[in-house]
Amino acid sequence: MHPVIGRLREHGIRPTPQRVVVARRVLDSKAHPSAEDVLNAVRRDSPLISRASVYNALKLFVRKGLLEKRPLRDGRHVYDPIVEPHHHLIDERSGRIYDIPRGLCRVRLTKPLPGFEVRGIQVVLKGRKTT
Amino acid sequence: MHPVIGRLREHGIRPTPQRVVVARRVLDSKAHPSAEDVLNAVRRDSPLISRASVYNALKLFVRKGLLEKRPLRDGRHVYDPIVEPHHHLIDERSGRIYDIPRGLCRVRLTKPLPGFEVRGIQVVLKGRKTT
DNA sequence: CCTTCTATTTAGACGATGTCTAAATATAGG
DNA sequence: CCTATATTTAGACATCGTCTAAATAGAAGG
Repeated sequence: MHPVIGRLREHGIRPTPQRVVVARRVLDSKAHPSAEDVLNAVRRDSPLISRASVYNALKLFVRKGLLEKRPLRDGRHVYDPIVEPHHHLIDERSGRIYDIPRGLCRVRLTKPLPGFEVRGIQVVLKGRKTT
Repeated sequence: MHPVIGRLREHGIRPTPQRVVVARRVLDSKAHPSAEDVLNAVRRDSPLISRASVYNALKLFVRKGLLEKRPLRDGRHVYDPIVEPHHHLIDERSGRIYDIPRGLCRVRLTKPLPGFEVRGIQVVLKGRKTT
C-alpha cells in the first residue's frame, strides 16, 4: 500500500486510484507545482487520467487541509495607481482589495537571506470584514 | 486638455487618444481594476477601442512607472504540501519559488485594523539570486 | 503641403488556465 | 445482487494575456 493512502484516509479522503497518483506527485514536491504541472506529470504515468479529475483532486485536497493553494504564479493582475510601496488587504467574501499604508504594517527579516538580493516585499492580508 | 495628458507626458508617454481614455479610467481608481475591468470600462465610452490597445497601454504605463502591476487576483495557483504558515521568495529571473520559514520573517501590525478579522498573512519577497 | 519613416492601433487568432455539465463508471451499504 | 451515491470522464466553455500582420496615425524633413 502506498504511504499516501494513509495520509488521504487521515484527512477523510477516499483514496481512489486517480487521487493516489495525484497525491503521490504533489505531496513530496518541493517545486510548488501548478495544477497543469501536476496534470502533465501525472499523465506521464497514467495517460488516461482526465483533466477534471486532477483539478477535482487538488481542490478536494485543499478543502481537506492536505495542501494549500497559493497565488504565487504570474497570470492575473490588477493595476494600482499608487506606486509607492504599501500593502494590501483582501476581503475573502467580496474579493475586494484595500490598501494598507506602509506605516501600519512592518515586515522584518530576522536573518539575512544569503545569496539573494531582495528587491520587493509584498504583504497580503486575507480576512473578513466584520462591519 | 485632460489633466492626465500632463501626467502621461511627465512620464515620457505620448498621449494618444486611446492612452488618454485608459489613463483616465485607471489613474484615479481606488478599485484596483484588472486589465479586463479597464477594457470593459473604457469600452463604455469608446466602444471601438481594441483589446490590444488597452493591454499595450497598461503595459507601457507600468514600464514608465505610472502604475504598478500586482498579482492580487485569484487565477493562477501553485499547490504547496507545507500547510503550516510560512512565507515565500520568488526569483524574478527564473520564477522559482522558495520557502521561508516563519521564524525568518516577522510581520507586525502597528495598529489594529478596525472592522476586519485577519485570517491569514502572506509575505512574498521578490528578488534575484546572486550566487 | 507632400513624402517618408516610425509608432500605434486594430481584428483576430492563439495558448494557458480553470470551471462546468452530462453521461458513464465505480463503489458502498443494505 | 441492487440501489443509491460518489467519482471519473470527455469535451465545451469562459477568462486572461500574448502575438501577428495589416491598416492607420503622427512626426520629421524637404
